[in-house]
Amino acid sequence: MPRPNRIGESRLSKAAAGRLSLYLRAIEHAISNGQERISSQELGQALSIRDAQVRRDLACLGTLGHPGIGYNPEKLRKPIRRALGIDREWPTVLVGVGNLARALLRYAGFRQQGFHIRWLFDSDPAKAGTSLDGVPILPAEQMEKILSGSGAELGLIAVPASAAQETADRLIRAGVRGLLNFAPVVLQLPPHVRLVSVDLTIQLEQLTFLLTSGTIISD
Amino acid sequence: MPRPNRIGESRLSKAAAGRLSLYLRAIEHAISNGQERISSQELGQALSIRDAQVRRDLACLGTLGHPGIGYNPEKLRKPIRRALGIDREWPTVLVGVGNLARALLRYAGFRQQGFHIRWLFDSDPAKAGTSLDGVPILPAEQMEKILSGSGAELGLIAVPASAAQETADRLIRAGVRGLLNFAPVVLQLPPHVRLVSVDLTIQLEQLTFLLTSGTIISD
DNA sequence: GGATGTGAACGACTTCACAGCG
DNA sequence: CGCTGTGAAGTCGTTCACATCC
Repeated sequence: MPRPNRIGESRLSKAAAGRLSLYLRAIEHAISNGQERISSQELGQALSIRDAQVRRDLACLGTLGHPGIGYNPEKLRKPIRRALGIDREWPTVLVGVGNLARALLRYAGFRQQGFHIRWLFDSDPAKAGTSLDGVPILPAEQMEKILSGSGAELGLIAVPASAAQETADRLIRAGVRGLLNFAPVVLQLPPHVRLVSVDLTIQLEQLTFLLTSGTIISD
Repeated sequence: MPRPNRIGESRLSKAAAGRLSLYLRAIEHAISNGQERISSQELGQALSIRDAQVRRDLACLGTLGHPGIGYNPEKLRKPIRRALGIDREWPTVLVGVGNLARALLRYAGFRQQGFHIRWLFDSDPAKAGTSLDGVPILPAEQMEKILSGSGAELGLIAVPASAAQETADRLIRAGVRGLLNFAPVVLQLPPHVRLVSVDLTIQLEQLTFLLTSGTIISD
């Protein structure tokens, strides 16, 4: 008995979530171009994957496409943003005010997508008291005190490797639930905290690996 | 007929290569602690994966472990570095001298692992002519001319999104074979060029996705 | 015709479980 | 005994292929 139109709605894999971000870009690009429809094939081409993959990913969000037509970019935007959790603001705290922090603060994409960096912390007393791009720099020793009850949810760790674990511990005590870590360290965290790590050395080593090992053929 | 000790040597997956970088850190840490042996279980604990996974990854590099004993960190170091392609120097060029570039240049891990940033380029004429951390900043318009025959192999793209594709094209014309791209753009490249992208917005969206969707249970 | 959504096949990665060595 | 290396099993993600609908 084939239940005809039972909605799929299977769960998104982590890999699929990464692709959603890319679909979103392509879609927003299409919207600003005034495009009223876009096919799985077009989307797939934009990120060098097959159309079937695109359809499967998007099917997880509901029945959004129209057979014979394609997808309406406008109609796609909201469900993708919801699935990624960027349909709301995330009060964000950034620890470690160095060059990376400056780059992150000024990175246009962040504010635009709902990531408001509201607090800056640094352990250097010379920096605490000054401000950067209008955000005051606060002393790291008072992190828990200042942040408790503040509603901070996301923490960006841009401190040296030696201070990363301690910074993470403090942020967590202050109630932060999600960490984006730039320090080249494997952090130990309680199970309720979510972590994404961006380790530049690993990315570069990934590249040299591809050049060394994958040179054989592949595309 | 079970050939008894035929060496495994299967090929490394991309995911495995990422883990090798992490094993390498743990191993170097162990070495500097004077540890003379380390088990797959210890290594696995360090990065929250199972011991069987560690053994399979390491088995790709040859027969390096000793049953009943474990692995000798010193003996592991070289094969891992070789597999990752970091047993030699990679002449590297960095384009786009902003805050991110400054962070990358000063990032201790890079030089230490054989990534020497030898050239800096920027399209801003005010910057060209000056230097940063002892590396002169060169005018982006002359990239091909200056780099041709220079032996540059890796290119780091730290320019705004709007200039990323053009920068990639130029670097490739100048003979660069591997790109690490920080701009939030999907680059179109010829098949012989290898690419790793670090897209900060995507990483943050990955995090909010985990917090939104994965809050259910999981660890 | 043209494009979606999806069962089924396929492939890749992970985990189990155990033989075999020290 | 402890721990590696590895077939076999299991799990997850991708691709194929086609029924279905505009």
